[in-house]
Order: sequence, then structure tokens, then C-alpha cells
Amino acid sequence: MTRMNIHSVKVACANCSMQQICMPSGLSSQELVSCDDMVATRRKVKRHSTLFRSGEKFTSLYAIRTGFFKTSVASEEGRDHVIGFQMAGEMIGLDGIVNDNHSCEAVALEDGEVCVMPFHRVEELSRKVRALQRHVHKLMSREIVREHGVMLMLGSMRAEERLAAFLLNLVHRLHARGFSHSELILRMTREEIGSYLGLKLETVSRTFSRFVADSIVAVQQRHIHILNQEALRHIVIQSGGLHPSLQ
Amino acid sequence: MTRMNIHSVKVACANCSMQQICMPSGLSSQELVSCDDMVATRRKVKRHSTLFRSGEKFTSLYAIRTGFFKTSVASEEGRDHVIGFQMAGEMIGLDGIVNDNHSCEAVALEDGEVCVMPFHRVEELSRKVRALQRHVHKLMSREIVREHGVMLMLGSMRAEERLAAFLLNLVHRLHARGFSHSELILRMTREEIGSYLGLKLETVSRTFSRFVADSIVAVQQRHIHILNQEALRHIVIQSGGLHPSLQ
DNA sequence: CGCCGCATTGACGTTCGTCAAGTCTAGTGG
DNA sequence: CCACTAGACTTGACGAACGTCAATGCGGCG
Repeated sequence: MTRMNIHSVKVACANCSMQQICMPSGLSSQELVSCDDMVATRRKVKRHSTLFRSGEKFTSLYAIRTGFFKTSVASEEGRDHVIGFQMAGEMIGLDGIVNDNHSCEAVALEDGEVCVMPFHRVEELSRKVRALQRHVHKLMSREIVREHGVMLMLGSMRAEERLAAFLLNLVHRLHARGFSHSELILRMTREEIGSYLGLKLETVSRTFSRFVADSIVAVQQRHIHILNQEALRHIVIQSGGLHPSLQ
Repeated sequence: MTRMNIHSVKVACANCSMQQICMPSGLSSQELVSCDDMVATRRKVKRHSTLFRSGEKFTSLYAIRTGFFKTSVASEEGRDHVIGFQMAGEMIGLDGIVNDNHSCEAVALEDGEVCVMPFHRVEELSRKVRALQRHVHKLMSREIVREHGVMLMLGSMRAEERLAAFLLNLVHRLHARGFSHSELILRMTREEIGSYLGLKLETVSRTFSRFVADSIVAVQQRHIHILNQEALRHIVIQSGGLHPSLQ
């Protein structure tokens, strides 16, 4: 419910640690400076606050600097379905472009900070800076491909396979950001995991328990230790899952 | 298996009946002519031929002029999962942008014809023609939003709801192209429908039979007559589905 | 005409959802 | 500092929905 406080800090993409994830590579330093113009402000977001809601006017894309988000689509009756979890270096808001309105909502699962990039500036700049145009197209295409993977998962995997794919995907993305390849802390509840995976929270919980019984992972609440990554991978592969291309 | 024959016809977007679906609106006639430059050739595609395969080098987007396609992602063992059905006026190939390789495959379900649009030309032109840039961004965003709807369906609907949503979506898109709002011919098998909906073909068949028993549709093989659209809509809505925004 | 692929239908099994009880943990206030 | 509480998580028993296997029907094409 709470709206985040607008925090106006002047930005420098050139100094940003997320640069190599967030920005196109091979920019001249001059082009990098002009990319700064793309970012209007940074915005701090508190845990459980909403970055944008479904139906809200679309103006900007958001590049996550720090923190962890979920995006979800809401149906009429308040039921909502999680369609993705996003972490530092990833972009959210692309859904808003087509109708100038957001069709999903983004909620912070922990305190964080995003770069607010007004889309008209993105378009303006990407008409001039070719590498940026490329980058925007790739970002959107990547999101399309990621969703293909999710659709494959939802359409053809069983509970164990879904959870295994989910854990592998998460730890893979975290590892790419310098975290452990075997330990992670879940920022979301079992219910949110279930919503994402198309399962009920009880099934998620039971499946975790089965993994623990098989010594594949150790679970202490939201702290997950992956003991046998090979086994996890095997669970996904054996049924023909498209491996970690789930982004 | 069969590759389609390359059919080099010079193109005129200005005369194309798909123009208002496929192209941005509000182009000057000069801009429309320059859009022709975007289309290298048209290509006829025969039923069951593959437009592009997973892993294949990405060079072009394809705008469907006529015909009906399925796109699917393939897993290692040959199992594949249908992720969408595309008809005239829709664009396929966006998945290839991110890695310069296609990550899904497109197969024609009936004879048709596509406009081949080399992506480097699309990028070049959309740096000059602002309306085209807009249009490309909206196309990609629309695909993202469509997939959100599919994920919602796969993640939270039961078989009846999925099939109802599927039929409503199909007939809605066909109607927008001048076809009946109550009759349609399915170009795909029950198995392909099932793959798309995350169901087995037997379940699709049984669900059709139930709809017939309830006088909601009449089914004769692939010929579908929707007798009670309201009932179909009600099946989807009651469970909180995001209605026909499934594109 | 006969074959082959597609579709339908039935019987049965598995997986997951539902309902309900109970446990654990973090955060709050006395 | 500890007791208390609310929310999150776990676990069990049961049932519903869907998958699996198998037999049969139908229609189009050679």
C-alpha cells in the first residue's frame, strides 16, 4: 500500500556496478555519459511497496540497482499470479509499452533501489545511439525467451521438476552476480513460489521436504543450501526440460 | 522437414491488406514506401514446412500475410511444447534477437505467405522513422503481455477454463480479421492444442465433448461452432481468468 | 476399398489440491 | 528478558482432476 519516497540523486551509469549487466557493452565513454541522460532519477523502494500497478499509466522502465522484486498479473477477483522474480541488473516495466498502461504490477520483496528511465528518453536516445537500440531490442527479446521457458515449465513439468528448475535458475542468476552457487536466501514466501510455479504452497513445501529427504538440498526456512546440484539438474533434464535457459 | 521455396516478389506494403494490422498507423505515404524497403521478399510456405528452427541463425522477422503457424520450443529429447499460434497480420521471430539465434521453431499449419524483413533493415529504418520505432517496441511489448496471459492460464486454470479461453481468443482474433465470431476451423490437432494448453490430447477431447453435451459448442472434427459464447466467457471469468487479453 | 492418422471414449492410476491441525520463527510489547 | 502473537511453514488424510493405457470410431487420401 505504501508508496515509495522519490529520492532524487544524480546518476552516473559510468560508475554503476550494474553497468555491464544493465547497459550495452562497447559504448564510448561519451555515449555512456549520454546514457546518464536516460535515467531521470533513482528511486528507493521499501519492502512490500509497489513500484507500479496494473492499469497505471506507463511512463518509465525501471532498472533494478539493488533489491528483489516480484511481478504479477492480477485477475478481477483479486487473485493474482506471479509471473517473474527480478533481481539487480534486470529491467522491469516492458509490459507497459504496448498500451501505455501497465498490465502487471511490480512489488519489492526487499528494500532496494531502481533507476527510473522515462521511456520517451530511451526511445529518443536509442534513435541516436545504435548500441543502445540494439540493447533495448535484446532486452525485450530476452524477456520473450525467458517467458517461453516459463511456459514450457508450466505446461509440461511436474512439481519436482518445476521446483528444481526454479532453484537452479535462481542460484544461477545469483551466482552471475557474485553470490554463492550453492547457497541462497529466498526472498519470497512458499505461496509466491507456488504462484509462480503453478502449484499450491503445500505442494511447494512437500516438494522441498522430499528434496531434503533425498539430501539434495538443506532447507531452513528461507535459507537454502544446494547439496547436490547434479541431482537437481537431473530431475529437470530427465523429463525433457529446457535447461537453465529459463533465463 | 521440407524447406519452403523462396519466392521473390517485389512488395508493396502500401497495397497490402494487412497494412493496418502489421504497420504503424499514421505514416506518410512516403514513409510507407520506405517501409517497403524493410521487406526483402515474400516467401510462400507450404503446410507442415518450417519457417525457422531452434538454433538456426536469426536474420529476419516474418510478418504473416496469409496462413496459420504454430511456434514451439523443443527440449533435448524431441519433446516439444507449443507456445503460440499465429495468424495473418502477426509477427514471428522476435525470439531470435537476443542471441542472434532462434530459440523456438515456427511451422506452418496451412499454406501461406510471409513477408521476410531482415532485422538489420528494421533497425536501420526504425532509427529514422519514429512511428516505426514505436511500432517495433509495441510489437515486442504485446508479445510479452500475451505471454503473461498464457502463463496465467497455465498456472491457474483448469482444463475447461483453458479450452474456453483458447476458443474465445481464437475466435476473437479471427473476427478481427473479418471472419465469423461464432464459427471457426481449427488448423491444429488436439495434441497441438493440448501442448499449448498444458493438457494431454485426451483431456482436450473430453473437454470438447463436455462442451458439446452442455450445448456450448458444436464440434465436427476441426470445425467448431460456438453456440453460447456467454457460457464460454462465464467459464473463464468465474475462476478469475484475465479475460480475452490473452491477446 | 483399405489404410493411416486423428479423434473419441472408457477404466484405472497418479499427482496435486483441499481441508485441517499443528509447529516454528520473528517481531512486539509488557 | 520473556511471554505472546501473527504469519509463515510443515505435515497428514482425503478427494478431485488430469494423465495413462488401450480399444474403437471416423474420415480423407491414395
